Amino acid sequence: MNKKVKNIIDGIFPISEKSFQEIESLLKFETFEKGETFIQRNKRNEKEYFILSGVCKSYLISPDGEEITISLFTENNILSPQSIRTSKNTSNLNFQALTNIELVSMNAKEFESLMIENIEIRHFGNTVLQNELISKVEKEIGLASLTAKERLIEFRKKYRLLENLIPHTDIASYLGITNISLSRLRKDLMS
Amino acid sequence: MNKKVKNIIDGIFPISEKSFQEIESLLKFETFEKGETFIQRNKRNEKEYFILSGVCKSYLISPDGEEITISLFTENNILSPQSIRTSKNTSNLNFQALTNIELVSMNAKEFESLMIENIEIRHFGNTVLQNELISKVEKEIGLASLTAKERLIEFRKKYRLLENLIPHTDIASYLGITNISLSRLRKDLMS
DNA sequence: GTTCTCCATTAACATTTGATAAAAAGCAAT
DNA sequence: ATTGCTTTTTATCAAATGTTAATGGAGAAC
Repeated sequence: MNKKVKNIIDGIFPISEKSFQEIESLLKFETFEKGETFIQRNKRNEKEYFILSGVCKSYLISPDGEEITISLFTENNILSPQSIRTSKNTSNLNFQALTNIELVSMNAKEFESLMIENIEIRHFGNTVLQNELISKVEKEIGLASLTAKERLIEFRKKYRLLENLIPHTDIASYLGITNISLSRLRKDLMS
Repeated sequence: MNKKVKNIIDGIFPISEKSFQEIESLLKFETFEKGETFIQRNKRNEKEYFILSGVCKSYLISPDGEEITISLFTENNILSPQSIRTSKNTSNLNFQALTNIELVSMNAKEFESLMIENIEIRHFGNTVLQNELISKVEKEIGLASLTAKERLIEFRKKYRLLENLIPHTDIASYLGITNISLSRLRKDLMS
């Protein structure tokens, strides 16, 4: 299992065997079932997460009670470490499993201690856990300026297999349209 | 001038006199004129910024050559420290002054050194320079799920004075609509 | 198998937004 | 004041999206 984590990490930011062993000691394996909300907005959260398998979403509840899907997270990705912890160590967002998922978690405080002691891990932390996330978030903002059809096309490029794996309602919410509109676009793009 | 910076910092995250003096030694005062693009995408950038006065925007150029306004930044705010630096120390976004602006900049590398030595500054750095930004970005993503009219209403709440201060074209781009549509909404909201 | 429920699709109509073009208003330079 | 430039508004029409309601299909529970 940790070998897989090592591969994920190396894919984003190569790290020495020695530094990885220090991180490895903090890792904890977790699983959640489809539909389970495993991080709740305004609740304490002191962990960082890697996704080993499955799909999950982050979401908010709008003023009129609707779920708004903010981001989608798939296998081999880091789950918004900073965005899930505000200055009060609480989460900004809810996170829900859209399929059964396997995660690896890591205590954030302990990781910070490692960052102080080890310059390579510090660099890793700054690079991976912050910048990768932010560029993801910014790309998603950039999407907002496209038309719904263009956004669906981009979604398909980015998340090839997801369209048949998770509820269309979530995809529609992620794209910022109704599921009826999504259905129309899907039909339109078939021809 | 640095007194103002101290006040801005204290407003977000109170910091001791001693720690502030360490930061203070890194501060540099800068001004840019209306219309000036002072940070360019894919160009090296090793600074963090505070805005002392004025308004600026971050933007991208879309595939068809259009400017897309991603974020607006006003007086007394921190200018996306992490988002302006990727892992390669280059900027993800362009930043342009919408009015004449006064900034205080700080070398990021030097600031990181301070963070290593001083636990209070480290805490400040983690809290302010990362989380505040990310919650801003997330709020802006949340906006995407509203209708254009609702987004304009939210914009007015958040940036009370801005509507008469910066080009409507930028506001429209920020809201994800055309300036013609913005004009219609403005008329609509008057009655 | 039957029923139930949830989800996706389709249809019809209303509303919103975009595109284009033209007019009006603001603003700077002279 | 006048000219020229840019921004904002207005109008008209086309396209995209939302709303509501009805239909069809897949899977779960019985």
